Parts: sequence; structure tokens; C-alpha cells
Amino acid sequence: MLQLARCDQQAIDLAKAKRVQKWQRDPEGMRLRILEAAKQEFATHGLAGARVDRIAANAGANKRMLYYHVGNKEDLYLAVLEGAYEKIRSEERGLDLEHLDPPEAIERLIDFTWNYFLRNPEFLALLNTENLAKARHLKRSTKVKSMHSPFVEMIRTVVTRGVESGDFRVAVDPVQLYISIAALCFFYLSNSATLSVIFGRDLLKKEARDERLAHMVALVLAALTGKSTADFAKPATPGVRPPAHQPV
Amino acid sequence: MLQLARCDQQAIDLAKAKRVQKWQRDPEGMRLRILEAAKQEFATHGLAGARVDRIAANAGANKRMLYYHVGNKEDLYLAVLEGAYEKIRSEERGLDLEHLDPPEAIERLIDFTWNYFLRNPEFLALLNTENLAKARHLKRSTKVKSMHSPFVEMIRTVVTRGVESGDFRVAVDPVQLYISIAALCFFYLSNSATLSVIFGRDLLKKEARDERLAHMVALVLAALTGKSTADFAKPATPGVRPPAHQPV
DNA sequence: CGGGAAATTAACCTGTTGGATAAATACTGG
DNA sequence: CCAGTATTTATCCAACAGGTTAATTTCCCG
Repeated sequence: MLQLARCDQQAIDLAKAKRVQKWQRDPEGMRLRILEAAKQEFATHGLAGARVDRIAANAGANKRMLYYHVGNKEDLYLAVLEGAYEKIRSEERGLDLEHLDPPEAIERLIDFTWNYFLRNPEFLALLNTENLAKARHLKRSTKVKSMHSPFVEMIRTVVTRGVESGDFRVAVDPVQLYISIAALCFFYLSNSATLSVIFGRDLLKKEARDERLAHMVALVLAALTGKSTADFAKPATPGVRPPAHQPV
Repeated sequence: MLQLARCDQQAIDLAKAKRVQKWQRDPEGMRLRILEAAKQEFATHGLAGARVDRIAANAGANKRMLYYHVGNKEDLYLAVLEGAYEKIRSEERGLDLEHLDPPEAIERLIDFTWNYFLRNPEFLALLNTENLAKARHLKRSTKVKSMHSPFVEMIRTVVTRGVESGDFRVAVDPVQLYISIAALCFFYLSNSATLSVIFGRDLLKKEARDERLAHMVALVLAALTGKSTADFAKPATPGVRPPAHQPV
């Protein structure tokens, strides 16, 4: 079933052998494929909507393998969630804001958050699913709780530097600012489906995405620096404006 | 089963009658109770996680009644979703921003959005559920698509007035601004469960909520007016700051 | 007051789903 | 090369969940 190509290859190589090998062992690979399939499944259908059989099928595995390598449905879900947090934390650590001008650092931060969410839509869906469950699984995960994001401290440093240098007018609370930046990016992308229907236009197309990023950067920087960017003044599509907008 | 109290009353009143009435007819009431129970169920468990039997039980109804009065599970869900949009649109229309100073109007708008989400947590959950479904149901609902929110036009007017009066420095795109305001409120509340675990503190307690509202108002107004509010400068809990924060 | 429509109940049916059992097959160390 | 263990497959199952059928009860109107 799995890795047929390799099996076929072996079939040729070992044509004289008594019998063709039906499958190969690959515990680590199997585990990875299971977790990847599970991530997609949970992100697409949520926890309750996810189907164990579908995960197995998409992993190219027998259903029994899920229970053998990871555990039951909830174990699987938690493993996926932990993996998702691990991944973003890892990428966050790669972001170096120390050597940048404070305004540039904030822009970089927004840019990273935005693009990470764009590149990893499953992460958004998983967080929503976990919040529907009132973080029931996260609470039990010492693993995730110990994965501190470097962003809040990064922001604290940047804001302090910005105030000292005169770039920023105010020492905003780094936790609030981080939540706000995440919020601006997260909501737009996570709710793009309903928002697109309500507004009657595709909020995920290139131009819309660019416009959104510019707006977010301009909004936050204007608040911090007191100076308004050119982008912040520019309305959506100058001249060509849809007759009626309907939010939320 | 339903309205036992009234049945008991009748049992006393009509003691001489041949037999006690087992139940009363109440189509409208029944429909409302079904939709209310369905709303809670879908908000708590999502579409896939919702249980038709539980909805019936919580509505004090026989399961057959759901199908008789509304339809199957998906019909039920769509009815709930449409009801949710109807409700928020109705309250939105009650908000009069025309006679307020532009900055005051924006503050009022944020305040309303924040408190509406606080008072109606099911609305947040329903939107998330619908977005998980890629707005599949919303797309088929001409009802919702015709329910235009008055907010974008309100914002457009307020922003124009603000720029003319000199209160605002820039003519921000009303659609972007509306999404941003919704985002700041929505994300914080919708993700409060995971965020609370990650940050190790209750983001829904009174002080945290007040602090958040102040931050959002300050952020948006600072960006629009160019003047910073006192609130915006004040860090979270002066002096008493948790050692490590971890965003997202 | 009685007959018929509307509303409600009780019981049932069938496909699905998470999970379990046990047998088969591949690999590894001796 | 063989024995024992790790990995994988095939099959089964009991509980559940959405939905349906048919009988029962209430109410309204002529």
C-alpha cells in the first residue's frame, strides 16, 4: 500500500526472490505522515468533524497505525496542536528585531505575523478549534505552556528603545500590543470567508492582502509614532469603490 | 413534558375533567425554544460537534419537532446563523454616531462592538464555525447577504467629518477601519481561552477587560487623531508585572 | 359538539465512527 | 539463518447519531 514505487522497484530488483515485499517499515516517516494528515484534517473539519479514517487514508496508513504511533483521536489532536505551537515558536525565535530601528522593527513584526498566518492557515483553524474547546487540551499540555514566545520581550525592548530615541511617543504595554497585532492579522484571515461574502468581494486576492498589510502597519505605526504614513491616508480603491459595504 | 407548571395548574382547575391535558400547543414558542437551544448547542460544540438530540432535550421538545418546525441539522444551523446576524444588525442600527464628535463617535463604536461581543459570546463562536465551513452556508443565504450593516457608512461619514474638523489627520478607509475595530475586539474575546493559558492569567476578569478596552480605544484614536491618550501610555499593571509573557 | 387539521410523542432504522482484536509480515540481533 | 520483536494489515463491533414512520393528542371551526 505505502510507497508502491519503491515496492515496484524492489519487485524488479528482486525478481528472483520468492516473494515481493509488500511493505516497508518506516516508523518515523509513518508518524510524520500521520501527524501531517491529522493537522490537515483537524484544521479543515475541527475536532468533532475530523474523521479518524480520513486521517489514516490521507496518511497512506492503516487506521490501526494512528493508535499504535500516537494514540486516540484526542491524543492525535493534542500532538498536532503542540506541533503547531512548536513550529511558530521556532520561527518566531528566528526573527531578529534588535538591530532595527524601532518603527522598522514593529513593521517587521507585523509583516512576519501576517505572512506566517498566510503561510499556515491551519494554525488559525487549530487555534479556533482549541478555543471552541475552551483550551481544554492546551491546559493539560505542559509542553505548550513551557514554550514561551520571545515576542513579548522583543516588543518590550523595542518599545523602550523607541521611547528613548523619540521615535515613539508612548510606552504601550507590550502584551496588549502583541495581542493587537495578532488580532489585526488573525481576524482578517480567519474570518475572510464570511467577510468576503458580507462585503461581496474576495478579501484574499493579492491586492486586498497588500492593502490590508499596509493598513495594519500604518495604523499601528501611526499610533506609536504620532506620524501618519502615506498608506494610512489612502482609501481602499480610489475612484472604484463598491456601492455598499457590510461589516462583520 | 413542556410547561409542566401550567399543566399542573390545569390539573387543579379541571380536576373534574375526564383526563389531564398532557401538553399544550405552542408552535411559535416551541420554534423559539428550539432556535435558542440550537444556538447554544452550535456555539458550544460547532456544527459537527452539535447533537440534534441535545438540542431537542434542551428545548424541552421531542426531536421530531426540530424537523417539523425548522428542518434538518443544517437548516437549523443556518436559521441560527441568520438569527445571529439579524440581531447584531438590529442593534447596530440603534447606534447613533451622527451627533457625536468624531473621536467620541469612534470610541462609541469600539465600545459598542466590544460590549456586543462580550454580551453575545455565541456570536463569536458561530462566526468561527461558519468560517471553518468556508462560509458555505452564508453563501447560500440571500437573507444575510441582504442585511447590510450600517457601520461602514457611519464610519465613512464620521471619518470625513473628522478630517474636515481637523480632529483626524487622515482619511482612513472605512472598511479597513471597521475590520480593524472588529478584529481588536473579536480576537481577544474569541481566543481568550488559549491566550489565558499561554499568558498564565485570566484575560476575562474585570480588570483585564477594562484594560483591553482602554488599550483599543487609545490605539485607534491615537492613530486617527495623532494625539496620544493617557490610557495608551499606561502599561498593563504598573509595578506588578508577570515575569514572562508568551503571545499567541 | 364532533370532525379534521395542526402539533406532538414514541419507537424505530440505518449508516457511520471511534476503537479493539488478532493475525500477518518485515526487520534485527545473535 | 533463525527467533523474537516491532510494525503493519484485515476484520470486526458496539455505540451513537441523524433522520423517518406512524400513532396520539390538542385545538379550532363549522
